[in-house]
Amino acid sequence: MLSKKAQYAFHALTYLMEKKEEGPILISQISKEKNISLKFLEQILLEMRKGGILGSKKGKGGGYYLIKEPNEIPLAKVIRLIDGPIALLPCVSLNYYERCENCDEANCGLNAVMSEVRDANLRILENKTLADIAQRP
Amino acid sequence: MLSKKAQYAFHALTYLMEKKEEGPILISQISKEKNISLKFLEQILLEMRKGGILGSKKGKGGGYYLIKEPNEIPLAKVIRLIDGPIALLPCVSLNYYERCENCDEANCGLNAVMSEVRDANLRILENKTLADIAQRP
DNA sequence: ATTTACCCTATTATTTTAGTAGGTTTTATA
DNA sequence: TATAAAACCTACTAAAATAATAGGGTAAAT
Repeated sequence: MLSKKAQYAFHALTYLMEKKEEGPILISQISKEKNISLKFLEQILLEMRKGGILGSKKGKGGGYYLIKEPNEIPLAKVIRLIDGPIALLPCVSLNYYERCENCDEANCGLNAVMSEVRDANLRILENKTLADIAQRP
Repeated sequence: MLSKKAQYAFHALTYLMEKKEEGPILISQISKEKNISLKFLEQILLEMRKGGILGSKKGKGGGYYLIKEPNEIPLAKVIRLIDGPIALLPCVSLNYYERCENCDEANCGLNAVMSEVRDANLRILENKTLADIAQRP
């Protein structure tokens, strides 16, 4: 399951997409509109800025904004940034790999299936982008 | 990510498959062979028995054993039993569905993508069974 | 009757998640 | 240049989930 944090991240990004012609958007505005605790949201947006998904501007007239086109931000990027691994096991994770103790990965059946699951997930999550989760008409 | 509990469950099941001609297998034997805390494993095996995956026999000569053929137990069944939902969001879960607040699911782009992810996962996890994770030759 | 081995529930410790708090820095603008 | 607005940053706390331990209860074989 995605954490609340990741869900909030997606809500915030959706909002920023909708408002992307309006320049920097206040944290407080997103917080209010999307019903997310302001301080918690603050951390989330900060992480996304540091992760290269958002830009920000300080001071009066400041706020957060997308620094790329929505179709350039794969959902996998957001999930990895906020929640970490997408794979179901550390030993099949591409970005957060950890070796399996007591298991010869090359001959492990579970490893093989879980690799397949990971690939199926990534085929979707690497190709679907923020543009795909924008509100339908 | 799968929990340790689910990983232990798979290890135990793999072991039980290997030994399936030998009648009931002791918890303590699995615990030793697979390096899993005995008491923790006890709970896990009990859950799987209650979940209809394993059978057990008490007293001398007792132990745990598979009550179905390995190819009749989909991995999804084990995961759901031990860890719960496979979906990434409650609002797209088939077995643990929870309605989404502040969101019209029919028109939610995230819901649509996450449904697709769930389907991709289930296509694999409902069709691959314990037989598929048995040790390769 | 006794031993073996699973059954069951409760408790504890650790880690992760979720959320709060409060001061710091930057920037626009009056 | 003072002031207010807004993001920045770090630390802390509370709650929940995970992982593990503990210990007596129950059934079955001999």
